[in-house]
Amino acid sequence: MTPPTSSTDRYHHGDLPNALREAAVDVISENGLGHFSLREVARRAGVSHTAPAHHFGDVRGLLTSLATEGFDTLYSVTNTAVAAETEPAERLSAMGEAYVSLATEYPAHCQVMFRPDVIDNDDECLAESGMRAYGLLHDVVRDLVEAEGLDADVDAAAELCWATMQGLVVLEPKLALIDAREGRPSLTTRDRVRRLTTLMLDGIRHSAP
Amino acid sequence: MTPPTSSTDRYHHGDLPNALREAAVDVISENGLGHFSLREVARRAGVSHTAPAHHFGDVRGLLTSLATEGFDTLYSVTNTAVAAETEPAERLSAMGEAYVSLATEYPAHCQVMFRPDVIDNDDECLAESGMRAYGLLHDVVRDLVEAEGLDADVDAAAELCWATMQGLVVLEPKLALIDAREGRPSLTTRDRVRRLTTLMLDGIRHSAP
DNA sequence: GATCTAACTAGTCAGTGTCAACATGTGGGT
DNA sequence: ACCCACATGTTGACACTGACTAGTTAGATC
Repeated sequence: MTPPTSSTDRYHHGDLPNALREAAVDVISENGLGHFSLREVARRAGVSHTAPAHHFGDVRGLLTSLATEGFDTLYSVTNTAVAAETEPAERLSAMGEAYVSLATEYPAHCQVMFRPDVIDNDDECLAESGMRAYGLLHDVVRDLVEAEGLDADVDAAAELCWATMQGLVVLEPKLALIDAREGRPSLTTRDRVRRLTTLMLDGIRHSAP
Repeated sequence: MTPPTSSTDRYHHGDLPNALREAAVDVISENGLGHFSLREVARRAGVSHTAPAHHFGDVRGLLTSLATEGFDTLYSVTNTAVAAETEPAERLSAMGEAYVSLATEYPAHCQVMFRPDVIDNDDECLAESGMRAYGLLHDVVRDLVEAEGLDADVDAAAELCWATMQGLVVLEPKLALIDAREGRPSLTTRDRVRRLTTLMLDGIRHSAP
């Protein structure tokens, strides 16, 4: 049994994998993925520097687990965003906003999800979580195309949505910097998402087959 | 004077900064940015492990220099791509293809360019090179909007182009993996670029003000 | 030709990831 | 109730890393 003691002063932690993931998120958020340290993670979780190995193998295993968690929450937030709307186009817009919100709320996860050099791309759990998240996007785009009787290629349209939002996430700092250098007030991320979503939708709606 | 001796066995290298950048590119290409090592770079350039510091300060300085070089070549390749076309829409398409080609030909540079955690974002040279590259895109989009008498917002349209192509670059490995898992043959990167460019152009052309 | 300085080296330090060897409890079978 | 296998943790060691200080070399300037 695990009594409600603080679970940090015990020899067996109780839920070390989660504690390590949380600590890893903190480290990445503070130092950036470029200055990630497994020992620092262990330190913050209050365990020895080799404890993580028993759960994740090596640092790549821990980051892969983080990436999987990222795709899972991506599926989760986009799914609830989609459920809140009925109109297909509105669903797609809501999905885009949810995607970008995720990137600002969980930056550490999102830094890891698309970094094939630091995660295990052959990991089965990772692939499944990723596929499920993408599958949802694909479904929503398909619904839109069918509902409005469009000629757009569903695969291409889904790719466009994903690529654009992902690009926005990566480029956001640079775009803000450009606005600053050109002397104009910087748009909020939300406004950028809306602008791009509108343009994207126009493209999908008017695409020839 | 620097006679045509092999310049590697001399005490003074001759052009160490460039040699270090090239070695850094090799290391990143082979190991990924996540397993970058300044000492390894110095080793490949045939100098001691502290030599890079005299030219770049620290590892961040070297990577910042690499990012700047990346934006410079981005400007260069997009500029020649644009010059080869006359039609504004064709220019924009050519630019997109050049952008993605750059990412496949110079992956190391492109990995660094949008990683604010490992470069010095306040570096003036970096900012200037980035602005010049973006300025070219902005000009091409403006020409398109003016030439075709469109209502599209130039800033938004340029952002869409950049974000989509950048997203495609980042997502490419995942997209190929998805195709593989769904059993269909994977598209070439070039084909993906064409598909997305077509969709984007449709969006820009049919956008309301 | 003396000297000044940029370019480079050598040695050191704390910190890192991973491995091997050892310690600790938890749970299952008898 | 006991015992033991094994998951979970620890300590120590190793080669490696980035950065610092101090010293060396050679090209440029006067």
